[in-house]
Amino acid sequence: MKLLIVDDHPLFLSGVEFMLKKYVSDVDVSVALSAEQALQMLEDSVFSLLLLDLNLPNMDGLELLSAMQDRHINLPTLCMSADIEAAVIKNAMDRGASGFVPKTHEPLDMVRAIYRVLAGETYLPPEVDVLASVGDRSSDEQARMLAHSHGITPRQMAVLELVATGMSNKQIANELSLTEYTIKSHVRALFGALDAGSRTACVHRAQQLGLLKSHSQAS
Amino acid sequence: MKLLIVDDHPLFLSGVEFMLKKYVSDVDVSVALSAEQALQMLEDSVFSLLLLDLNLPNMDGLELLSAMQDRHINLPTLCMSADIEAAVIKNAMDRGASGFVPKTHEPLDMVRAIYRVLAGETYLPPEVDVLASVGDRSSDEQARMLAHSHGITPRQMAVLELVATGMSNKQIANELSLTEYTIKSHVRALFGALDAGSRTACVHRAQQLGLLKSHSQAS
DNA sequence: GCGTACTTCATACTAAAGTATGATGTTTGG
DNA sequence: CCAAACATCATACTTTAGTATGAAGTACGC
Repeated sequence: MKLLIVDDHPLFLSGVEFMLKKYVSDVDVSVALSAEQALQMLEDSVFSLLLLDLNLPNMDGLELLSAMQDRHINLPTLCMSADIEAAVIKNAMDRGASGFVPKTHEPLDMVRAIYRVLAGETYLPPEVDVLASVGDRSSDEQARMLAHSHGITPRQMAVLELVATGMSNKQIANELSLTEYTIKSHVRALFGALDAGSRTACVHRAQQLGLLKSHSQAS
Repeated sequence: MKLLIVDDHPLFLSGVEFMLKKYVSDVDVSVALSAEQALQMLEDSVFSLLLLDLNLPNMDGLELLSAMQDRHINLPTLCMSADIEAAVIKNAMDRGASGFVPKTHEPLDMVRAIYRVLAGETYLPPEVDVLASVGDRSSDEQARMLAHSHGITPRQMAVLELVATGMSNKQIANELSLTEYTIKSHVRALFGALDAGSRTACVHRAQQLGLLKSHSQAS
């Protein structure tokens, strides 16, 4: 598991790193001390999880989240902060974060949060009641927004899901009561949106971006 | 997340169910009181995780694991038992289990174990030193054995992995320094082994069977 | 109302994938 | 040592996928 931690506090950074290496197997931990540095690293290589402190010097964590969205860098992101303000947490979730852990919590909570986020779920501390406003959005609208951020329309998403099951254009056309031409049209649009050159590459890319539920994920 | 718990002890069963619903979001818990019943349920519907007590009346947990292998039912399986015998745990792991939690451990350990297993990793209690004998096998030989059980050869597996990334036959041929004819030959063999009619269906099937690491899994 | 985005359908063509079949080395287990 | 499984390459053919382009109807916001 390739992981990037962003925090301007070196002591906390090494603490988290140590804890992770102790409780999680196969971790490859990279660190960034600023949002700018993190953004650079996210563009250069591929990570499977981002641990982000929201209180950073210049550009703060929330801005980094937005910057990632602009650049279509999609990644399960777990935010951290010392203070628990519902507004900030909600803000972070709205900008695409997958979860939040207060820095004050015990280490194992973070491990738990990491695994939940990796599994495609969200994690929020129990004492926060943002749940009501964010929880509803979780599976449906969240997916729609994520897709939208890549320029994928609802109809294209429906086609993509069927493509991912291995169906041919003709089968999909039949399933959706459309013509094969229409399916080709949507598939082609998906190729453009996901920068793919074949349906298999398209599905692979979509899975990487978290657009598709993969088999072992929660449903 | 659709989950099946197998245990002959109703009290323990409901305890686990309650704990799961408390700590894990979106759980759909099914229960089975015997291995026979569990096997039936596994054949009837699709689960994303199996929680298996190893001490069952007639057919015991280990036998169920073997029965699942015979029927090509592949599922992340977390075993539980009251006593921690290294031999039993190793036996279970050899039969395809993904992890083990002692029943005596605190609830949160089980939650942690579940998320690790869902993420494609293994979970073993710290006090067990089966790690040495099982840890090595984890990613390499385990995958090879699983593939073999579906009649897939190592070479075919290598091709499958590249197919899953979206590469064309020609690209794969180039990558492996072979001709396109050879790749077609392997791909065709994979179709037969996985009962698929197209490369996309083939990849989808392989992911279902756990033959391929999906995007969010540990690497 | 009018542009903009979405959906649908269409033609015509090229490239790639998939099917069928078979031949020839190379390992490997009994 | 020899059969059996694996891996490689090959020809010839059919089907599907992918490319390019455009048109027409629907829906929605300003």
